[in-house]
Amino acid sequence: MQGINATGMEQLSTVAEVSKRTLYTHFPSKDGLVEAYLQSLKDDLLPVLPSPAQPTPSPREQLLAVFDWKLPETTAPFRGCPFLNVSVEVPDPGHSAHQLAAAYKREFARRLTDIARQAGVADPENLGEQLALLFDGAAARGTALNSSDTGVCARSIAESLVDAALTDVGPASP
Amino acid sequence: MQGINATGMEQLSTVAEVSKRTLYTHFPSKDGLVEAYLQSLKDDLLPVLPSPAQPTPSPREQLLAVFDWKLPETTAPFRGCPFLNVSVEVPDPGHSAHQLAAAYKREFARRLTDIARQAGVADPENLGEQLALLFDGAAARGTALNSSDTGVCARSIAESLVDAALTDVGPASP
DNA sequence: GCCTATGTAAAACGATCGGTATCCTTAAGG
DNA sequence: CCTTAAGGATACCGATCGTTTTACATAGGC
Repeated sequence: MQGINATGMEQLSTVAEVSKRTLYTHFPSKDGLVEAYLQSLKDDLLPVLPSPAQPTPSPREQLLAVFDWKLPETTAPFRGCPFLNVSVEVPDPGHSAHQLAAAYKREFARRLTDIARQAGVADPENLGEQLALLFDGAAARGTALNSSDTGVCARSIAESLVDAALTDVGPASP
Repeated sequence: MQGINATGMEQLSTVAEVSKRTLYTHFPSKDGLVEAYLQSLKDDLLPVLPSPAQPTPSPREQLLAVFDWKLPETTAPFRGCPFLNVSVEVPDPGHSAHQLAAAYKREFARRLTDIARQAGVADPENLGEQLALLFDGAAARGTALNSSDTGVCARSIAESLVDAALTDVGPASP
């Protein structure tokens, strides 16, 4: 990726192997296409809430999993979180793409909060927000430094926060 | 601010009350102007290292001060850290503006590391990197959510990290 | 008074981009 | 075979942007 503003419709139609005309029959405008793209990303990237009928890992693993990034083995520079990037590339808070990014970030924290709450953490909102902030820090710093190593730094902090919150509950909660 | 890409030279010359021609006699290009702007920001925003001949606050205060943001009382939306924004708006890792932002971010962490080292922290590099990551998280998340409240969340995490690192040293170190 | 230098205002240029229209090929259905 | 609908390639349009150039104003040195 190279940023939204630097990506033209011409280029998109080329790599999609679709004419620009067909592109504009499927999407009303570039803004609409960006929104659809972000919506699809949303479903792919949001942390999955624990489902009752699944081999669920421990809450600790669930909360820390967001810091284990599986990178595509490309030569492209590391670009962090697409939603953070959108909120920078589209500064207008009233723009739909910016609002969509904000909604994603809120939902992201909410899911972490839900996992924490189900695990019996005392202040799940606080832990969820803290972990989300750590994630965003790792993503943003990774973008600036062109490195994904920031994830392990964030994870180490997250481990101490999660462990502290979970030991307050007691290792064997009802 | 509204982002680098969205700010034209026309607008700059207008608010600077200077003709576009004079602008181009002082700066070789828009890239050059952006570089100069970032350089000036660098000197203003980097955490100040403790100087021997100053009424120095405690190391704890110094390390946590970066999370106390003094906001101009404008109606403009909160835009986080300009250097993080640049690294997103100029995705090319080879571009001078991108590299300047990366250099700032490294220097930022290095200064925190220096303060931690002078305070006798066991692993100052780790603490400096952790605090820098927290700062970037607060800035990035603040940009996405259009709020500066993320600073207090980051500061609370930072307090626990700093306090843990300083109590390992012992409250009364030699 | 005149020359030069410097700056302003504004036009103009080339490039790029989002978006639309035009022309052509292709393939299915009768 | 003919019609028709859909899509591909591409030219085009208007706008914007970075940059340069042109024309004009102003002020100091001789």
